[in-house]
Amino acid sequence: MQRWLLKSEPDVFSYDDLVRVGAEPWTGVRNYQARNFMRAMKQGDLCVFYQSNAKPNAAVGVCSVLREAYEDPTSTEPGRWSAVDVAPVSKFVSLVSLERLRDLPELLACPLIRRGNRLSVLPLTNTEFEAIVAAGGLDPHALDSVPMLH
DNA sequence: GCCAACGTTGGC
DNA sequence: GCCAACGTTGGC
Repeated sequence: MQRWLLKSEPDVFSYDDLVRVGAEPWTGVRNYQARNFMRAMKQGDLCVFYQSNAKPNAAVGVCSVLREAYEDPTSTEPGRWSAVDVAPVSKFVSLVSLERLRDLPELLACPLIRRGNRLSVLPLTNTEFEAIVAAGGLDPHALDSVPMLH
């Protein structure tokens, strides 16, 4: 199973919003690389939910891919952009700030912590995913067996 | 609010 | 196909 990271600005849509609504179309991505990653997502894939332009910028929980890529309903250009649906899995016990993410040795190669990284959807290795989830106070392997708790 | 880092667009 | 101008993202 592939792991991913999704960025969102909490002023626009936060993890708590996702918990509130239960499922959400992930629309509006207008970057080809990010779009291609979304098209590669499989139902049940787990994603770290990262909040940018936030106080603090931080990974805050885990969500899963509920519905694989389909035409982005917010796009006026047919066939060009894609959306997926995501659902909350579990909020972190404690958020993992960007500052702490930078301190995780497992993330040294992850584009997330590079200044100027503008990718809003990016793949994570298992090692990266587990390091972030563990730093958030969850057991990464418990997520495997119970993909839809919350 | 500033600005660095990029991706995209469009003129040539 | 190059590249300058422009727009956007996102950390600070």
